[in-house]
Amino acid sequence: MPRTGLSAEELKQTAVRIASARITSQGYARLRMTDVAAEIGVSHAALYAHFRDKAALLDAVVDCWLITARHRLKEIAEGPGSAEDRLETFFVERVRLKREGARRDPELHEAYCQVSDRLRDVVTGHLDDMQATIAVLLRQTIPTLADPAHAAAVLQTALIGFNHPRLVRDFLHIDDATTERRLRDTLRTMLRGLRADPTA
Amino acid sequence: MPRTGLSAEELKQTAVRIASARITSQGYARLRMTDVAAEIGVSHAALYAHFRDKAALLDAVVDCWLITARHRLKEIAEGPGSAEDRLETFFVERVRLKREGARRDPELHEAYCQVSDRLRDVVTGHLDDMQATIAVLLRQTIPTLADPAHAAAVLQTALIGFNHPRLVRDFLHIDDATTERRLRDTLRTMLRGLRADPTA
DNA sequence: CAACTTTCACTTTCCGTAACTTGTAACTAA
DNA sequence: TTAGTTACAAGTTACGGAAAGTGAAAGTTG
Repeated sequence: MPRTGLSAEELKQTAVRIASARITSQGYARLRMTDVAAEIGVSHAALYAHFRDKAALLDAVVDCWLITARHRLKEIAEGPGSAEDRLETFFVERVRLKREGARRDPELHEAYCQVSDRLRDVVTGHLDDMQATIAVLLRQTIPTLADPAHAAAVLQTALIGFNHPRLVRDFLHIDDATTERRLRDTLRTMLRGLRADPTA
Repeated sequence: MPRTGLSAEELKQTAVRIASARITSQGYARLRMTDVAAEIGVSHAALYAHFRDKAALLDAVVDCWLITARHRLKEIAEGPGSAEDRLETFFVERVRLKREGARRDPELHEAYCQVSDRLRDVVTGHLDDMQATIAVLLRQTIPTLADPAHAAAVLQTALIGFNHPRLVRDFLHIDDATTERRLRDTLRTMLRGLRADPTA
C-alpha cells in the first residue's frame, strides 16, 4: 500500500481531477506539477511515476472530457431513429457539446486546443474514433456508398469549421441557432452530394 | 511639393513597401513605425498624416497582397471555360495562392492572420468580394439555384478548412497534391448536393 | 500654409536577474 | 522492494527598471 493511501489508479485520477480544477480556476498557462503534487500531498517528483511528463498529465485531463463526449455521441449513433436522423443529431450534438464546453470553461478548452495543436494521441485517437462512427452512420444512411471511410473523411473536412477547437472558440460570438442552421444546411448539402454520386 | 520629394500617395506606397519588407525580414511582431519612418527619412510622427495608426499601416500592407490575389481570381472567374470549371479553378487557385504565400513568407502571413482575427475592414471587404464572385459563378454553374448568395455562404463554410488563414498555416505539412484532391472532392460533393436540391 | 519636426505623456517592450518549474537520479522510508 | 523524497541542472517565467514605441499637440521650416 503506497504511503499516500491511494492506489496508482486512484492517485492518477486525483491528479487529473486537481489539474482540471486548477486549469479552470487559474488558467491553462498556470498549471504547475508542483502545485498539483502539493495539493495531493506528495513531492512533485512523485507524479512522474504516474505520468511520463507534464504533457501526459494534460493529455489525461483532456481525455477525461473526450471520453465523456464519446459516450454521449455513441449513445446517439447507436440509439433509436433512422440512420440519417442519428447522423444529423450526432453532428449537431457534437458541435453543441464543444461550444458549450468552450463557453463554460474557456481555460479547459484552451488545454484541449493545445493538446489538439500538438497532434497528441488522445486527440488523434478520438478523431479516428469519431470518423469510424461517422463512416458506420454513412453506410447506414447511404448503403450504396462505395467507400464510406473516404466519404466520412470528406464530410469531416466540410464540417471542420464547426468542429476545429480554435474555430469553435473564435465563432462563439455567432448565436447557437444561426450556427446550427448553417451546420444543418452544410451537412444536408453534403449528404445530397454523396447520395447523388455514391462512387465518388 | 512635400519636403520628402514624394507625393502623399507615393509616400504611402513607400511606407507599405518598407513595412512589408521589414515584416518579412524581422517578423510581424517587430514592425515599428519608428523604423519605417527612419527608412523613408522622416520622423515617425509624419507617418500619422498618412495612416490613421499603426493598424492602418498593417491593413494597407495586407490589402496590397489581397488586391493581387483578387485580380488573379477575378481573371479566372471571368476567363474562358465552362462556369463549373472556372468555379473549381477559382477555389483551387485561391488555396494555392494562400498556401504558397504562407510557405514563402510566414511572417507576412502572420500579419494577415492578425488582421483577419481582428475582423478589419480590408479582410471583411475582401471576403464579401470573394463571396459575391462565388455567388455569380454558382448562378452560372447551377442556373436553377433559388438563392445563390446563400449557396455561396454554405459553400464557403464547407471549404473554410482550406481557406481560413490559421488553418492554411497549420495544414502546410500536408502535401499540395493531397490537399488539392481533398479540396476538389469536397467542392464536387457540395456542388452535386446543391444541384440535387437547388431550392435549399 | 502644407508638410513636416520636436516634445511629451503614456504604454509597451526589452533586459538582466532572481525565482520558479520541470524532469532526472540518487537516496530514504515504510 | 515499492513508493516515495531530496537534491540538482537546465530551462522557463516573473519582475522591476530602463529603453523604446505610439500617438497627439505644439512648434518649425520651406
